[in-house]
Amino acid sequence: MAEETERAEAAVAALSEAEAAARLAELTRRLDAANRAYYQDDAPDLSDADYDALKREAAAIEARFPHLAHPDSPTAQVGAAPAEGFGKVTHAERMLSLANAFDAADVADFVAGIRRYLNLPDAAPLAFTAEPKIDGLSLSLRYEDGRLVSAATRGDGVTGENVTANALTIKDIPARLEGAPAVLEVRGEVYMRHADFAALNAQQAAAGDKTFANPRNAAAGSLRQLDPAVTRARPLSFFAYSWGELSAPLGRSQAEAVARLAALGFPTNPLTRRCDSLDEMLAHYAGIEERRATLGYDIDGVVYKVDDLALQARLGLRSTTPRWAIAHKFPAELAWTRLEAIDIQVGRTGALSPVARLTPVTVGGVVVSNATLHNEDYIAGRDSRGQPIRGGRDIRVGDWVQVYRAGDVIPKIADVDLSRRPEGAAPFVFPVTCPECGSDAVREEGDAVRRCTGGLICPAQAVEKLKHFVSRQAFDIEGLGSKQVEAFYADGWIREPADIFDLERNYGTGLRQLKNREGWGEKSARNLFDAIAERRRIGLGRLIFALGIRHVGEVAAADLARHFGSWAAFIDTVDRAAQEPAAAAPDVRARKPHLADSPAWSEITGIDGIGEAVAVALTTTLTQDAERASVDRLVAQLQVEAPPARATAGSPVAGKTVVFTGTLEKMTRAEAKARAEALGAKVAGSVSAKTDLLVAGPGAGSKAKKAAELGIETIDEDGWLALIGDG
DNA sequence: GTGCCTCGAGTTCA
DNA sequence: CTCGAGGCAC
Repeated sequence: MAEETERAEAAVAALSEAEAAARLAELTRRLDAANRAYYQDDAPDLSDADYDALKREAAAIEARFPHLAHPDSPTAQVGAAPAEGFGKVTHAERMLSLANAFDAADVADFVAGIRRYLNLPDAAPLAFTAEPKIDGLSLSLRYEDGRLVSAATRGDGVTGENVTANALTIKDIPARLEGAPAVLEVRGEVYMRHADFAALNAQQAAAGDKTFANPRNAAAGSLRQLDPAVTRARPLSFFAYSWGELSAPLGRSQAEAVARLAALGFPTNPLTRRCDSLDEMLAHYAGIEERRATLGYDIDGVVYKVDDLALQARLGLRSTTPRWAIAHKFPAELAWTRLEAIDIQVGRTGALSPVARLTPVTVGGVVVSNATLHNEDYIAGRDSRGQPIRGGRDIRVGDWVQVYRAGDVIPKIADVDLSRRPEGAAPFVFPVTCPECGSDAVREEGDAVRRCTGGLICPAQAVEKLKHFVSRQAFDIEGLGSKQVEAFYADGWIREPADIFDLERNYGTGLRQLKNREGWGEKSARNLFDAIAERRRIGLGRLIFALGIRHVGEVAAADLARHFGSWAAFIDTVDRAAQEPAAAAPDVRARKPHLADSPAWSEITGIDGIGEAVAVALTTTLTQDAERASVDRLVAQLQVEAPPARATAGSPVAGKTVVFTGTLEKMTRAEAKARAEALGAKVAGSVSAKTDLLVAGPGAGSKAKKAAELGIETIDEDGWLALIGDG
């Protein structure tokens, strides 16, 4: 092999850069074709030796001219030995999920909400597309100059897994496109047809391999194979229904764009229709539901999208879902089973959550044996406002209950059969002490959950807090997951976060060593210590989030970090706020607003998105002696890094406070606000000294006057659109 | 005070 | 994925 590599290198050494580039393009084309033939058509058109020779030559060119190497080059991609895992792909445009509608009334609300947002009268035309919602997994295919360069799963919507080699084995997915925009991201669903699923399972069973519970699992399992040769043997299908980044528009409407995707060679769903009214949408839904069993593949509802793409753009996105689309779900599959027991779990905040232990039963292709029961009111047959649910029927141990999987995932109890209730079944008595530590469990006025008051004395709370601390969005320590945390806690090696950073000092050398624990060796112990050491440098936002303070999740922590910039500034302000009389009042709701004017307190509550509940949680938690000592001990071990500036820093209105007033003619107020915020501006309701810009439409009154008095820049709607480049 | 919308905290199974 | 509740605009 070395000899052949040398020969390839020698040939390349004679090439000019331009020649090398041309030769690499040619090699890439031939390798792609060969991969295609091999993986997809299962009909190799090149011998292995020829294939390897081409690949070596391409690799040699890439080695000599590294900037010519394409990240998705076939030398790096298809045909390579299976990787240990999939690479990550950051989507150029986020992959969204959809809001759900469960009945016609929800769909009607959706349509009405869109008319309201766009300020369209009831009589104005508004068309939607309606298409079956395929029950598979979504995939984003990126084409550059007509060539498939990457295929990625949805992941968390921002980054997904790179499954390019596997996608190339799917017959419905073209490797090359003719006449496509230079950049085209096609989004769609990978799924398995019923007939293919049955055949695959028969084959798996015959080979003694495990069979799949349902087509969706089979499709997901097949796409995530590390060896593309395995995926090639799995009969996967694909429907395109959407797109991400584009260098040129696909059309003016959803229907046109999907037709264009079909013309480019992608399968699109034949049951996609354009509907001009709510009635047509619902009729199409009914029609699809009727044909559901005969389609030959699983669907779980119907997706409606606003047809006009200009309107889609105006409607824009909420945090994780577009405003212009909704999934109308079919009723969930139901199954009856017996409730064996009700267990109580204790969460990180001390919340006592009841869990139903069920006689295992198949629901929607999956065996379910646990289901959430939410809280004590839910068991008693009431919602949080005291209104009856399930006709007010309570749930008792021994009852026959009807189970479904909410969103096809989380098992829940829909109903209870009173006629089959066993004689002598007593109403469930919710514990008033913590089942883990025996402390009182109290339910605060207006709160739906009962909480253990044990704090860190409670082993369940302590462990859950530690799990939160090491979780992915917090410290994310490789090799220290929830299993490990439980084991270390049980042995007393880790009782609080700071102990993690003492682990090597305490258990690296000496009598009790990590490497002598069961399942641990020299190498794995070293890896863990290194992973922990790496996290001594930590972002301020991650640190604040990791502390697990009530009401302070990822977003609030990031907001706090961005505002304060350093741990010292943050903790100092919290300390000062805690000493001010306003915070000292035990009941927030009883506090008088005028007391909240003290500077540190209002600095905290003045942060956008941070209110009183968060401020109270911060001040009370972080000034509690034991908790504070633990936090101080932790922070002393860390190098806390300032958060990066906002991603929107480049936009002309980033960081500016904008106020809209008067009548807006080209957009509704909600649109204007959403657009401005997307560009990093803060939108306020009234003009004050902090306002940077007033956008005044016709009929502007007192706000415009006040802005003039304060000397604040004022522009009209067109001026605004020009400023943000939406002229 | 009401009504979004977003966030936080809880949840299952493969 | 869902519920409950916090935060904020109207």
